[in-house]
Amino acid sequence: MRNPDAHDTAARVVFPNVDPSIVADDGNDWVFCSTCAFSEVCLAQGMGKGDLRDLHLLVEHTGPYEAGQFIFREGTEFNSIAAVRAGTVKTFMVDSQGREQVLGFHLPGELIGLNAIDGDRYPCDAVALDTVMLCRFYFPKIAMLATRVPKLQQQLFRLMSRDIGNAARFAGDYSADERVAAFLVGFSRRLSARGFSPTRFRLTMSRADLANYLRQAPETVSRVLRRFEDDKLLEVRRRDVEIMDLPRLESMASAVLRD
Amino acid sequence: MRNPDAHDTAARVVFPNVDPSIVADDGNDWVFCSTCAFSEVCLAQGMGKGDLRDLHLLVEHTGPYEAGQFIFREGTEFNSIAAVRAGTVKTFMVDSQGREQVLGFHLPGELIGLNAIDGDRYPCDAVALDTVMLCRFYFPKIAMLATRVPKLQQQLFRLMSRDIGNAARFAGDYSADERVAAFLVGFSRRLSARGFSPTRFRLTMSRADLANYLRQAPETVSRVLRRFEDDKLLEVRRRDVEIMDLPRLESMASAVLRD
DNA sequence: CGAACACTTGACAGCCCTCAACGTGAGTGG
DNA sequence: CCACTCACGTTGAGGGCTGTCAAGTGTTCG
Repeated sequence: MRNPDAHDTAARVVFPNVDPSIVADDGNDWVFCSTCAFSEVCLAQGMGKGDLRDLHLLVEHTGPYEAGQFIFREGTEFNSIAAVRAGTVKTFMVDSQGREQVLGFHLPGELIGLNAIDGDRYPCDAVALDTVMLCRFYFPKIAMLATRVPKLQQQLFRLMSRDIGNAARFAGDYSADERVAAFLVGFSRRLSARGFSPTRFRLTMSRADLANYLRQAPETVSRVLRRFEDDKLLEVRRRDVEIMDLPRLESMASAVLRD
Repeated sequence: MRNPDAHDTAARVVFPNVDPSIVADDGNDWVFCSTCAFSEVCLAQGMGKGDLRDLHLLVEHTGPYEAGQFIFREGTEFNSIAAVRAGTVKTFMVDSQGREQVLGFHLPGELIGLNAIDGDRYPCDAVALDTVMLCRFYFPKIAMLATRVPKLQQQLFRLMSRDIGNAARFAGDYSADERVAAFLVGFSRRLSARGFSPTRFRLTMSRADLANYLRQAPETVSRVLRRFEDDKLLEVRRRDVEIMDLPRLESMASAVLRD
């Protein structure tokens, strides 16, 4: 089940200033860590030098995973969560009738595997959409460390709590336009928070995956994007997006994003 | 914003053997605790007597909340999570345009407030659908205790992880029939797990709330239930449900529930 | 007994999905 | 270097599911 769109990864960029591979600075571990989900803990003064070393000791840097490669599979034994270090990860479930349901797209600094803690087995698949680097944390160890480092425990609680909210984000009954707008604004903000341009970026997932995530037909996503382009909200060329009128897009998305 | 359907709470039951108020045994704290979300921890031999006493010490029994009463409101400061001890709690958000989105219905033994840990404020409202009793846990304290009792921490992780999955449960793109069937089967199983009949129960929420949760119009829920009744899958009388053909209902719900 | 409310039922319309055909870009092999 | 292939993406036509609007029924409570 290799992603047939893999070639897109190394594609020449259409827009200038758009880095083809979305990647946090991985030239230096410390710089990377500042964008990671645990940065608030790692860099907090409350965390002693020993604790910090312990956290770094239990990190296992893995990858690169090439586009289409599985990071973990539904049903396999859960043992670790992972922070995305570079690239994009898609998580999804396949129901009893073979229908796929995309759960989310995970950017650098975000965690995957938190929904697996409950059942001892991964409840979903995770696959790389482009070249992905990970920081793996063996869960029993990081949980153990969390009992010694309250700030780490608190951060884990917060991240899981956030995921509960994220999972419910698109659960509401919104129009196709609202969904697409909300996704674009959300994606823009997440990229922006990691230091990327909020207005020029590349969608690392196929239209089919995006549509699936938004509970729509791929054709609908296409049509909505076309309409947005006609309305001068943005410009789209394949997977490259440039947002021209972020405020208006945000107002369309406000119902979904609640702000 | 008092629930106008409150009178339904004390309504005479239509079906025999259906207890009007869904409530775990609260005649005895220990018996109740066996159905609570923390029972695995409390009753685990791994938890010392001292730890057990500490957990019970930081519990604050609150209630009763009458139908329509708020348990917490969106935007107010987060300070505690709570286990439902009796009754049903509805959690919901109101978007910028005033549209309500129901996040879930919480039965005895289930936790509410886990999605608030991240932001310091409750991101949603929680309201009693009937007479509700709670066990409140001041979060900083239970988190503190969790650092001393790894099993408690693990249980908190598991419960939050489970909520991530639950939030995504109905996120998929399913038909009206599949949604309603999945809700009924899920509700039945949750009741069953708490010792109630899996085939005869009372829906404690209005059609409007149920429809909202399932992302449908109330009329659609009505029509689906009517069709299920015509197909001999169940019998419905107002809010009382008797499931006549659970296997077939489960097969309709299998796509959503994934089993 | 009447008012209020929840729920049901029917008619109709609209959004979006399905199906189909076409366009486009990237990689391949001659 | 270019035709070819393949998959992704787009565009158009048509239909179905489900939402909306409206009226009717049943139940509770004053």
